[in-house]
Amino acid sequence: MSNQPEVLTPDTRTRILNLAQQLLLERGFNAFSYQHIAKELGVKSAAIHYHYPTKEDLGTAIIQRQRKRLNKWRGLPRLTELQPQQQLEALFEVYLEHLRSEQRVCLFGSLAAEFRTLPEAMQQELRLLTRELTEFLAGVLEAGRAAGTLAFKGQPTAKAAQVLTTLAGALQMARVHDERQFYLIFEQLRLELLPE
Amino acid sequence: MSNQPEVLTPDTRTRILNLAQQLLLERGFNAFSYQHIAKELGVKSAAIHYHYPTKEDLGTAIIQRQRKRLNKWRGLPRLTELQPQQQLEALFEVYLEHLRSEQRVCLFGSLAAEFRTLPEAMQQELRLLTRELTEFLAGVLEAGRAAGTLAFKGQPTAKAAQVLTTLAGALQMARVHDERQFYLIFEQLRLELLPE
DNA sequence: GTCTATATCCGGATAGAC
DNA sequence: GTCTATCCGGATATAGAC
Repeated sequence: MSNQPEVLTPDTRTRILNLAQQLLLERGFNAFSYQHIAKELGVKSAAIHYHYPTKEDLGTAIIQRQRKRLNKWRGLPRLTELQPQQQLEALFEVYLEHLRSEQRVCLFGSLAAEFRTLPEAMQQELRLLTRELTEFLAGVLEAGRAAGTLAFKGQPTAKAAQVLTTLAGALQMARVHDERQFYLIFEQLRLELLPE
Repeated sequence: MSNQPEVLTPDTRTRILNLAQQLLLERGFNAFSYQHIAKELGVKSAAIHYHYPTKEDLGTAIIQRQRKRLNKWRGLPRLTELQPQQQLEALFEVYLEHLRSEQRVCLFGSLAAEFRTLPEAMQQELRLLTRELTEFLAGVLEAGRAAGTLAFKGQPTAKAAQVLTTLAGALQMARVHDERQFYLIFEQLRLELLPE
């Protein structure tokens, strides 16, 4: 789930997508514009429309790319060979990276509030993304509990949904207050899941 | 923390505030307009500007009112006389009402994503609101653990922050998926806090 | 306190030249 | 692929009549 498969100077199309995602996570979908992207990129907004005709196309592409990254990432041998609690740590690391970059919010946390104002295609993609992520985490939790290295009550699916919404909410808290608030919640999560 | 202190036909100023809050929770701050309120209210948008000159005024008033409601509510004898775990249930009830109304999101969950695009005054008020709410819940949790009726590890403040972000996130989940997702998370929370 | 009318600006989007 | 130029709609906000 790294953020730049391209190492240096990606093509315009990709640079647009990168910047759009950054703006989306910083300001929300309704509060960023083609002009913002154009200005930062040093081109005119008509050029953006050439690559992504409508804002719906652009928004949908952002979520789709994230889904692809997730599904590639979760199949990587480097990940699947890890123990469940290490896989969980690897997932945590993704959220910590969100926090460290000035974005401080995940896609779900950015789009959920405005959800009803989003184009249908974006709503669909976001539903798929969260479903896939929950599914993945539920598997990790279940395996971890079976191995005795993770502890929680109830069903893996319920716990996975709870953990993910907590992480999304914690990033939002960091944005409203500061990093400390995130770590407070984050450490509480770990305290409960990784006993010893 | 009831939502209509006025029983019937509140004055225009209040009806504007009610409607604006509803729209804010449904669409987010950047995606609702004076025209939306005006149309639904059967007046012209200039009339809204008479009561709330700028959108910043309007948004700030919404959060301030919610803070007043919270602080009045948490001082009510009807609440303070309850046992801690009943106070917690009363708080849960507020979120369940959010879910039942078609709003399905709390103020924090609605504003956090767009936070950096909000006027300064609104940011301040939202920080105060979440601080006061966390403070209140931390007290309830601490008392409940002392009484042996609530169970959790770690510090009350950390647990309070975690519970609140989880509830906010769970409402967002309900919006993106459906009610079932909320209840899944909600019951997981209760399972962990209210053991027996 | 609400109206009409209007100013101003910015957003998404398209046409056609280069 | 990117530009200039332009259309259109919608948003916040104000002035002044009633």
